[in-house]
Amino acid sequence: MKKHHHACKHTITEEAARELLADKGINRTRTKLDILTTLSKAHGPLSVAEIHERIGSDSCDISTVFRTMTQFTEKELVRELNLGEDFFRYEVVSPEDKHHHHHHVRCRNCGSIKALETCDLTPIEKIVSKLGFSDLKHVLEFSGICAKCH
Amino acid sequence: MKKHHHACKHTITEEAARELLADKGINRTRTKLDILTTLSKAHGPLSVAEIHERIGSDSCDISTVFRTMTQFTEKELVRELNLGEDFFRYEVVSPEDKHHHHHHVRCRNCGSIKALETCDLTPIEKIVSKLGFSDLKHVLEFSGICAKCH
DNA sequence: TTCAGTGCAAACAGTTTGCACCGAG
DNA sequence: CTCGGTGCAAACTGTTTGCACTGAA
Repeated sequence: MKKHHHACKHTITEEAARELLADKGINRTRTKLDILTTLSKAHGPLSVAEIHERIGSDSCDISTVFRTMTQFTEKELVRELNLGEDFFRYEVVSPEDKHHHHHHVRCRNCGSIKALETCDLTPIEKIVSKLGFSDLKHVLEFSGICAKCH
Repeated sequence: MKKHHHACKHTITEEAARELLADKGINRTRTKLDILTTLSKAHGPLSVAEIHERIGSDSCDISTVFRTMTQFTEKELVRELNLGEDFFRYEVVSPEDKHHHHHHVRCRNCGSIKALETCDLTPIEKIVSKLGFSDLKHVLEFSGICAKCH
């Protein structure tokens, strides 16, 4: 039987969160569990400030959130995104997602963020390779005005 | 007869710089002329700190460089770039260049930057449009290891 | 005389770090 | 007892801003 709730489809239970942390050899503290489930419930990538706010800004210090995000990123539990803002956002790297590189569109009006399923830059990357660059990475993020705000 | 010098092909003379500023209704002060010619001589987009250093860090305050870059950007004399670093870079918008949208590759080892002449994201942009977003903009920057560093 | 341009210092935001403490293993 | 996790405060970086001064038009 399918579960119905308001959270996004990638929401994970505390149980699953415990497992993910254990797999990566990260201690399962209240704060880390909260951060991970909060991120998975979110409908888009969150900034450190947003995470801190959502888990209850008095439940832990914001520096702890920063430290946790660094740790999660290193352990590839989350992905750090530069969406052209002056801070980073983070999203969980779900297992299926792991090798599924993707990008985002952000509404310049309401700030809502949607993920894009595709990313075919091979033609451009070929050109870059011809310039002599190897081990290519890229940042590609879109912004626009979403349907609601239009 | 062609001129030969070490500067990049987009280098402009102080004379040309004066004209550019005048066209935009910007006062031609020593500092602004220096910033503009320095940017044009550069072999890639510069950060505020780099500009400040190159015009002689004691020749003006760094806040002046920030203010000038804001003004230049508003007047579309320069373009502000987010190359995934934690600061912006700026490059002159040469007249031919004006409507010529382009991107960059940055070497993660030596920091050298090359411009890419192409930018064909239409297939991806179509997908984004279908998600209901209009008035699209994007950030696309590559990084890799350049031939020299490899 | 007027006002844009500037220097200087303080204020900011996001992020990092040193240090002391504490609690789970 | 040990050590990772944490709070707290200070430090840092890139950037912005308020204020007073000054020099060119």
